[in-house]
Amino acid sequence: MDKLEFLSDNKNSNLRNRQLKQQRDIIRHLSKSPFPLSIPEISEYIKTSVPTGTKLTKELLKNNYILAEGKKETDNGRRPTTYALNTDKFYVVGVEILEKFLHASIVRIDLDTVYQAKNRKFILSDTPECLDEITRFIQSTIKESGIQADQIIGVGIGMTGGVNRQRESIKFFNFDDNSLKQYLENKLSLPIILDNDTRAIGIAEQVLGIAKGVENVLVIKVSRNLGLSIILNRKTIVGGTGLAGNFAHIRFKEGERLCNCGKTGCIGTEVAGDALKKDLIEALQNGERSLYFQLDKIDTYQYHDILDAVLKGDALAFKILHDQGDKLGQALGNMVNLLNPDLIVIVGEFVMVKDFLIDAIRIGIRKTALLEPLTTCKIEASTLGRYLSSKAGACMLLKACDMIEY
Amino acid sequence: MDKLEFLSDNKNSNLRNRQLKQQRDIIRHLSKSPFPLSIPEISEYIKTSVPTGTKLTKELLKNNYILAEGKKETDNGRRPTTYALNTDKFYVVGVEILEKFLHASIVRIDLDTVYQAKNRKFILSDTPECLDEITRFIQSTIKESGIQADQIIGVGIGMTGGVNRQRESIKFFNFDDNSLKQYLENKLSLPIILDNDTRAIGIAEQVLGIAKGVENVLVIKVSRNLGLSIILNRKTIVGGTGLAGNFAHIRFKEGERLCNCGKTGCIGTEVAGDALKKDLIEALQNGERSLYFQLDKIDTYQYHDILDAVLKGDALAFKILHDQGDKLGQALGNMVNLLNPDLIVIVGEFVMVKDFLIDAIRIGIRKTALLEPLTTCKIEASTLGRYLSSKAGACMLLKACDMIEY
DNA sequence: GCAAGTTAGTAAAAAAAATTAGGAACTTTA
DNA sequence: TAAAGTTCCTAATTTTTTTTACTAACTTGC
Repeated sequence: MDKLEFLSDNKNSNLRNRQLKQQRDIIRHLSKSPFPLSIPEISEYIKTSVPTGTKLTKELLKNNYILAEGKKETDNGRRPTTYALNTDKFYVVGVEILEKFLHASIVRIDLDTVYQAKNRKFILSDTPECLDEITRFIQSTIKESGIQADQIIGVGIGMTGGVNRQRESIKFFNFDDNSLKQYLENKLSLPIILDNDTRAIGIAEQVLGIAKGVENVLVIKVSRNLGLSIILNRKTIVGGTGLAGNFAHIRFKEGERLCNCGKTGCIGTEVAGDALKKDLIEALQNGERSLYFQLDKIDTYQYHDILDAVLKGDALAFKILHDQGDKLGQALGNMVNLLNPDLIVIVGEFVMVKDFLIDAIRIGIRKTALLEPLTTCKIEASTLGRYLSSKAGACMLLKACDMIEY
Repeated sequence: MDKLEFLSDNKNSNLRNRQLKQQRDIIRHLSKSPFPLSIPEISEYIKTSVPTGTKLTKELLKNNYILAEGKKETDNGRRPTTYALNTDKFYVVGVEILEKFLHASIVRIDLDTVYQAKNRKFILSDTPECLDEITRFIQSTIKESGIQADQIIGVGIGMTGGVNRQRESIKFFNFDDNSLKQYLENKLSLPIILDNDTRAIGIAEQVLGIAKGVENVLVIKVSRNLGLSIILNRKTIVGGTGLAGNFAHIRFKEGERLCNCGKTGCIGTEVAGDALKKDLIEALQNGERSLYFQLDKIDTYQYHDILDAVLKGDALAFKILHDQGDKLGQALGNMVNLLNPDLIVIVGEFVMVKDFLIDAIRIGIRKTALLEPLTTCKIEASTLGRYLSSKAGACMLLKACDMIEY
């Protein structure tokens, strides 16, 4: 049997390609179905007669792509044999490339991680050596997992920094008219899907998290900086040149702090980790006091410490966080008016103070959002936890292959 | 030959349905193609062999859906007969329903208007009588045009006011568990596509206007009020409950005027026709002077008059307009950061002062937009003119049928 | 417990589509 | 102007698919 390729459909329409397309369709449908399917169900889905559906299914069975799962209990009539995906034949590689962290997972199609590897000594730089290091890391991860290359559908990569519309990194690894994507596709002989790490997390929230099954979602990342992944009609919005979702530089009122973009008033200067520390400094300079923070030790504090202090009951830390949540809520209220989302998901480090943050966001959002779009918009914090980004890459690939429901 | 239905594909997959689907595909392809096509080209497009493509094409020819257009000039080899759509077999009805205006056009598939009718005495109200009036208006327009019902693909309606996700008006005509859409589909026995009039205009800009072929567009309507149609990846964004694009209530800085939504600072209170008049009153009260306007005659002025004064060189009117453009630009800059559009199109009454307005918008937009997304974003005024909205409905229907390129 | 009803699956017949092969209609080159 | 090369198109052949008809495997009602 020919290899089943799930990205880049063969355009030629001869018999074998048509059959392969139908078999891929069967696999896709089985991968999305929560229960095994009978031949009549499969045939209906791929829009052929039962005899052809039978033939295609039997060939997939012979090649071990699918497994017979026994008879189905029905109310009447002869009971059909049902078939399910052989999950051991379909693996995906998920990769996370951050400034100082490299992480890869081998994930089964049902999203169970079977193997993973980290590199904490990694430092991202725009050099051929770094590109080589990434390539070798992925290669060795695959090798050590023991999974055969022909059982791998492809590689999904979530990467820090700007990614353009062609899913190629703007800043990194564009040597000799080649992009990271092209380079890796050649080296690994596997389809590659690359995107911004925030967008990858957005997809993971859609597939595994609370955004599952929701059509229109704003996934807002609050860590050191602000990030946003906009999902409309279940699709991630990329924009004309791949820069969509630049939430940090939205301005919604006058502001004093100078942003690294050269302007003032950007929401990114008012909300998130970096701003949190600035808020603390200003508060202490204004004479406000706290059990946990003193002005002369200011250089020893991380923004994490402020979040910790909130959990410990520090009134000043709470007040600062509350103000930020209020501002963030006001900015999000504008998004609600504009995009009418069904759900806003908070991800990132600030999730650790989610109850405090979301209450404050709710207060702020009412100041700007219209009543009608707001009543249908939920605000929730992610439940997925950290260290999931490489899995997010895998989700992204499976979604691109249309082998995953959401 | 069975009727070709272009909306709601028959799900049954027997032979005849498959053939009809292929024939619809041929029609769709011909409708989008700028030149007639040969049988080999058609066959390649519908992914069949040449003999089957020939058979399907010949049947369409026999039924007069398509016409032979003579031989094509080629570089070598036997010259193929080419086929084009018989535009006289495919008509669309476009309808515009406004507060005090009813307008319908019968449009050929190449978007030539063949007949149109207006009703200026119409007053929109949520009553069965009004619904009946609309129905009779559409029926009589079709009748008077002389076009046979079986030559009409469907009816596209652009309607004022909120329209939900199921493309049903929120405010109007929801009697007896029936919507306007359902009611008309029953009465006219034609497929109906309904949407908000601003979104319909957005689609018209995509199909006929300067947004043609552009992936990501913001169509901003500046008339008495502000309206926005967001087009991303060539699709109009509707939002979770159909309320997306509520640009008028975006807040981007503190404002004093009270909006009808109950808040202050909404951009709709600062920009567009109603705000223009308020700006004029305030300026005159502050002692500013103009050749064209006096405070004691303020009730006699329409916002149109202020736009006229701009064209006549009135410095005060210009200053007011310029301030509005600047503010609008600042708000749009946020949209640019967020959605990274390729193009912003200005539509609505303010197009009459487009040069003044766009210059001001450019100044404002630089205050908030990031450099990178702004460099790839054009700002232009619509060239389509007024009285096009019913044609916009037709565009919307053709787009929903996938019978139009953009 | 047996007939009647229902759904699965398959073998045979019929239909449709794809290949193959070759002629038609053209250009280019010698 | 004749031969070679190209593409279109169709007739004949082959392959594939659907349809039809039938058997298998089950439940339910009498």
